[in-house]
Amino acid sequence: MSPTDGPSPAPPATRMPVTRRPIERIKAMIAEGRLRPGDRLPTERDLAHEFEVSRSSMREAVRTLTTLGVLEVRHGAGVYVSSLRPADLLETFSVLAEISQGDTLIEVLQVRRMLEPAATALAAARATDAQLERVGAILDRISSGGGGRETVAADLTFHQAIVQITGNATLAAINDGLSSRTFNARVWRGHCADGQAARLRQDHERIYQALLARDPDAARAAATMHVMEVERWLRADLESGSPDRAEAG
Amino acid sequence: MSPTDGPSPAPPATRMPVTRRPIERIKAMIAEGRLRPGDRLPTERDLAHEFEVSRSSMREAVRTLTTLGVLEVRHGAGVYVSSLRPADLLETFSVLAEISQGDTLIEVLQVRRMLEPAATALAAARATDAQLERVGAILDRISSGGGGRETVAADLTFHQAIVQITGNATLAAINDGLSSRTFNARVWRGHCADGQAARLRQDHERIYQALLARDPDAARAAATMHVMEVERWLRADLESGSPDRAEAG
DNA sequence: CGCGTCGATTGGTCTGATCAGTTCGGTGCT
DNA sequence: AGCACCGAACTGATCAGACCAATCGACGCG
Repeated sequence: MSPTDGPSPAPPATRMPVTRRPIERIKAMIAEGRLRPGDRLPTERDLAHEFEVSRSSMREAVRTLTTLGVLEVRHGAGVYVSSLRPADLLETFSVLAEISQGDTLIEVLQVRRMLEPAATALAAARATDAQLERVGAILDRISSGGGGRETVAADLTFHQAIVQITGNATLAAINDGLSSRTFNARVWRGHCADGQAARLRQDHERIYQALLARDPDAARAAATMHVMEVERWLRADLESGSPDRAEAG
Repeated sequence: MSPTDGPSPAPPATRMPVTRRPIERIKAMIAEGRLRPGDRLPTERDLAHEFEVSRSSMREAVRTLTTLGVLEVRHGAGVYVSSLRPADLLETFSVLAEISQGDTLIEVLQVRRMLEPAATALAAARATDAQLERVGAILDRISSGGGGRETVAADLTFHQAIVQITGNATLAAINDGLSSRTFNARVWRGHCADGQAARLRQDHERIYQALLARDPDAARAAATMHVMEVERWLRADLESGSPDRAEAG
């Protein structure tokens, strides 16, 4: 409002776009705890008036914060602060695996090679019987799938379930983002074509056995082997085949 | 509009919001390689006409894709496909460290505990003399800073430079996202208050020595120790102090 | 008391105008 | 000819106001 508005007295800021002001203000209010998860914000019209911008600009600000996973809009009901859980804030992550090609996919796998072994080891140390049972059930679903999209989905679920056991939601969200559906679909198709589906199945079995034994070292090793196997295949695929193709549906 | 508009003509898709169509179409075009990094898109007005939406909706779509790091807008010049490098696509990541509180901060550090040791080990194996020299220079800047915001910035740069040596841009982008300025500022304030700045300095020195020796194992161990030290302090801070406070600029 | 209807609230979309940077070609001076 | 300057055309940024669509709650009927 007044020129003495800010805690930062010097507003030397290069005149920022109008739309950005509401974004920063709202983000700050959340960071400071003045807005808490689930809180309802004023209507877009009121917000626009409060921040002295048009409704269009306010809408763009809200949309930005929605994309970032900070806000949540319900048509006809209002704008709310999201749960602010990592899964919300990291949803945007998936675009990386969604549109990345070539080298970046290799990089993604290298990161997974750092995360999944550590996560699997942690899971081995913490897993409850019920959690292990669930993982086992998913494993069955992979085998019985026969290579279709169900198998791909089950494969994803398998790894997600393991990471979830660690109890670290941030880790789980990051790992989810690094594993996209289309990405895994390519790997499975490649393996099936090469007749190496058995190899993947063996990897999964080893990981599962390590979890059952609650052996972190074995779990780490098994997970490392698995990711490396996928990475090895992807490298071969990128060299030989078309690096830009993506699978539909 | 017309009565034949239809409950669902053929596409089973649950009628998606109008704004979403351009988003998905453009994302698909990029994933398929029909739009490449740096390509210029038609004007917002033309795009709106092409996708049969109003310009407002088209703008919201563009803004969403901009927030995701897929597009880039230059006022007066046009809309362009971003470089699609991981650093672009993962920029949104920082909001996590920016507004997370309490438990999530611990989770973030746990993830860093998985990534930084592996990254530092990799860096030790790959670093060139020039890269090591740069890291050494940054280290000097931390020591000479005296605990001010310059020191904090140098601390961040130190870790970023190391991760950058791995050559994995995706890893670097993720790690950047997990290390926020305000977060590190809190840690430094805490350590200075406790008179333990020397401890951090020692950690950094150890990491640097391991890199110089090109010893991956030592680098991994040193990095692990460092992150654990930070985690230890954070845990104490969260228990004793106010868990929601954030430092300004 | 239960439930459906209808109206007020609120986000979603559209239209068209105007403001603000960018780009590029023309103009005129040297 | 070469170069600096300037302005018109282009393009995104912002605004204003209207109307559509989903939601929620109060009112009234059975």
